[in-house]
Amino acid sequence: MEKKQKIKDAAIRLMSEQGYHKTSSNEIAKEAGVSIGTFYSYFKDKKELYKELVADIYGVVTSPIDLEELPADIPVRDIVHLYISTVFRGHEYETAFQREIASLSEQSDEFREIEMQHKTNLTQLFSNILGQYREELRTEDIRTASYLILTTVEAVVHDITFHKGGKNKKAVIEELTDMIVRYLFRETV
Amino acid sequence: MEKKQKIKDAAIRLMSEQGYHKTSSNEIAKEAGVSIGTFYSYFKDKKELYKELVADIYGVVTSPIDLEELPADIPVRDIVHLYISTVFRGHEYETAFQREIASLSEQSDEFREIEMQHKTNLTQLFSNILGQYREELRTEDIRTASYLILTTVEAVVHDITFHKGGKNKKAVIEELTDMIVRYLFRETV
Amino acid sequence: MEKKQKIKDAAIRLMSEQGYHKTSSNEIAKEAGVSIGTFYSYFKDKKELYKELVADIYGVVTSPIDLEELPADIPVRDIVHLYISTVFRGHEYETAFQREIASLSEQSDEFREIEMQHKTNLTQLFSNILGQYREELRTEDIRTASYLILTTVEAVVHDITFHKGGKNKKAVIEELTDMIVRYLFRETV
Amino acid sequence: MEKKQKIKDAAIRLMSEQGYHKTSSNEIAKEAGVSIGTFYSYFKDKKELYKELVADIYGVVTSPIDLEELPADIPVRDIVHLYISTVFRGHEYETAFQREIASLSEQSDEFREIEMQHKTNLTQLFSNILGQYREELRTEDIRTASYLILTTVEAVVHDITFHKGGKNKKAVIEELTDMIVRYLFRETV
DNA sequence: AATGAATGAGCCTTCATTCAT
DNA sequence: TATGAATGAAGGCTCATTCAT
Repeated sequence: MEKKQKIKDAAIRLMSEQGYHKTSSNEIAKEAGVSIGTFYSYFKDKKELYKELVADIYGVVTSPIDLEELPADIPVRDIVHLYISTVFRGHEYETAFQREIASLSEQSDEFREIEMQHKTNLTQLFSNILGQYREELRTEDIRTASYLILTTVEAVVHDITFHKGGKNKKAVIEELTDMIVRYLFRETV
Repeated sequence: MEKKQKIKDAAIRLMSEQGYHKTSSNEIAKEAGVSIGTFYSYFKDKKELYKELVADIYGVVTSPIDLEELPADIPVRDIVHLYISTVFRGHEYETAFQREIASLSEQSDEFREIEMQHKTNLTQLFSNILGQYREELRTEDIRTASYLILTTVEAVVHDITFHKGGKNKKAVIEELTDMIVRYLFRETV
Repeated sequence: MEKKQKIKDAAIRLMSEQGYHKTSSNEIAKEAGVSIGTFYSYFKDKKELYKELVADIYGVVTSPIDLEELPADIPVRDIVHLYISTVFRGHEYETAFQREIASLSEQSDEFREIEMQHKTNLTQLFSNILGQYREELRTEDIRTASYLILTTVEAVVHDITFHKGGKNKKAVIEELTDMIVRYLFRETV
Repeated sequence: MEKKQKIKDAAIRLMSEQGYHKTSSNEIAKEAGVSIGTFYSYFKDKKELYKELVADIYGVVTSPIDLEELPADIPVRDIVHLYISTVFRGHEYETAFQREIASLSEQSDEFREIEMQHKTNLTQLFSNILGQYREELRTEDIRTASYLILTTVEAVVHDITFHKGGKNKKAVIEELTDMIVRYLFRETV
C-alpha cells in the first residue's frame, strides 16, 4: 500500500524534526495527505507506527560488514577501521530519527526491545568476525570483547554524529581504531 | 525555601518512576503537598524545573576523582580502575532519573546543554590527570584520548547499569580497564 | 438473499453480547463474512437493520396462545397458567437480544413503534380469550383488564428472566396466577 | 459546589431529551456554562456523572409511603390506592430521565446495580406494610407478594407514564387496585 | 451485486497554565 | 506567599458512511 508508506515517510520526517512526543497522529496524517481514519486503519496507534519505523531502519542499517566479501589477507587494523566506518555510515541514514530512537528506547522497555534485539544481532555478527582471528587475540572472552567494542564504537559514533562539539572527527576515529586494535591484538604496528 | 525543595524531591521521585512526559505539573504539586499555584511561583514551567533538577544532579555527580588525594606511586591500571568505579558510583545516585536525563538530552538541544557542559568539564578534568603521565603515554593528543575514554566509559557504564542484558559486569569492567590501559600506555603489567 | 440473512444473524449475535451501541456496522459485516459495502446495500443504516431484527423476533414470538386448540372445558386457572408459560417461552427465544429490545425501545419512539404494535396485537388477542368467559368475569371492561394482565405478566416474566435476583421462580408464577385468576373470576377453585 | 450542580442539571436536561448515548460530555459542559476541564474535575467520566444522577433521583423518589403517618384504621383498599398514587407521583419527577434510567439499567449490569438496590429497598418497605395486615392476608409468603405487587405497579405506572397509548388512566388505576386488593385479602368489598 | 479503502466529524480525556481570592 | 478552581487547546481514537472499482 503506498498510503502506508506515505504515512511512514511523513512520520519519519516529523518525528525527526520534532520528536515522537511532539508529533501527533493527526499531524502525521495531514502531512501524509491522508485522513486520520486511514492512519488508524494501517496502524493500531502511534506506538505501533513508531515500532515499524524502527524495525525498518534497523533492517536497512544492520549487518555493518559482509564477511564474505572481505579479502582473505586484509590487515586487522583495516577491518576495525572498516567496521567503524560502516557504523558511521549507518548513522548517516535518517540521522535525526535514529537520535529519536536512542532517546525513546531509554524511556520505555517496550521501545527498547527492538533495539536490544538489534544490538544482540550485531554482537553476534561481530563475534563471528573476531572468531576468525582467534589465534591472534589477547582475550579469550570473545563475546565480552565484542560487546565492549560494539558499545564503544556505537557511543563514539553516536556522540560525534549527534553532539558534535568541535571535535576532530578524523582524529577521533584514528584514536578509536588504535584503542580497539591494541586491545584486541598482541603485536600492533 | 523548603517548599521548593519539596517540589524538586517530588519531581525526581515521579519522573524517575514515570518519566518526564508522563509526569504532570499538577501531579508533582500534589505529591509535594503543595498547591499548583505554588509550583508555578517557584518554576516558570515544567521544563525549568527539570533543568534545575539536572543541574543539581550534575553538581553532586561531577568530579569523579580528586587528584590531590591519590598516592603518588599508584599504578596506572589502578587509576583507570578507580575512574571507572567512580563513574559507576555516579550512576548509582538517582539512577532512574539519570536515565531520564540521558533520554531527554537526546530530544532537545535545550535539555542537552547542561549535559554538554558537564561533559566538557569532565574531559578537562581527565585531561589533567592524563597530563601527569605524559611521558608514558603512547598518544600525544591528550584531549582526544580523554574524550574517547570518557565517552567509552560512560557508555559502557550506562549500558550495564540501565540495560543489563545478562552481561557479566565484573568481566566487562576488567576488559574495559584492559582496553584503556593498553591504549594509553606502552608497557602494561 | 442469504447474505442478508447472514448479516442479520451476525447482528443478533453481536448485539446480544455487546448491545446495540457497542456493535459497529463494520464489525457486523466482518462477523457476517461480508463487506461493509454489502451491508449498506441491504440496509440503509444500522437503525434499519435493527428494526428488521425486532420485527423478525416479534413475528416469531407473537400469538402466545392458539385459542382454537384449547379443550372446551379447560379450567380458567389453567388458561392463565398456560398464558404465563407461553410468555415465558417467548422470552427464551433470543433472550439477550430481547433484553436489548426492551432497553432500546425505551430510548426512542422510533424503536418503540414496532413493540407498541406488537403489544396492541397481544392485547386484542387476549381480549378475545377473555371474551369467551364474559359471564364469569368480575369486570366488564375487558380491554382494560387485558391490558393490565398483559403488562403485569410481561413485567414479571421479564424481570425474572433478566434480573434474576434470588427469587423463587415457581413461587412467583403461582402467586401471579393466583392474582390474575382472583382478579378475573368471582369464585376461584 | 454550585458548578457541580449546574453540570448535573444540564446533564439531566440533555439526557432526558436525547438520551445518555447521544449526550456528550462536551455538550453537557457547554450547556452547564462550564469548561470541559471543570466537568472532568468533578466527575471521573460520563458514567460516573450518570450514576450520581441516578442515585440522586432515587434519593428523592424512594420511600413511597411513610407508614408512621397513616391513620390506624385506614381501609386496605385505600392503602393500596395510596401506594399506587405514590408510585405515580415518583414517576412524575424527572419523568424523561427516569425513562432513560430504565433503559440503561437494561443495558449494563454496572448501571443496573443502583436500580436493583433501590428495588430491594422498596420491596422491604412494602413487606413491612403488608406485615401489619398479616392476619387478613391470603398468602403467607409476604416477600413474594411484595415483589409481585411492586413489579406489577411499577410496570403499569411506567407503561402509562411513558407509553401512553390512549388508555384510560383512571380506569387502569381502579382495576389495578382491584386486582391487588383481591389478591391480597380474603374479603373484598 | 459486491468490495473495502478511505473519510472526517466528533467523542472522550488530559494537562499546562492562569488568576481571583 | 499560597491556594486551587477553572480553563480550553489539543491529542488519541472510533465508526457510520461513501464511492471508485
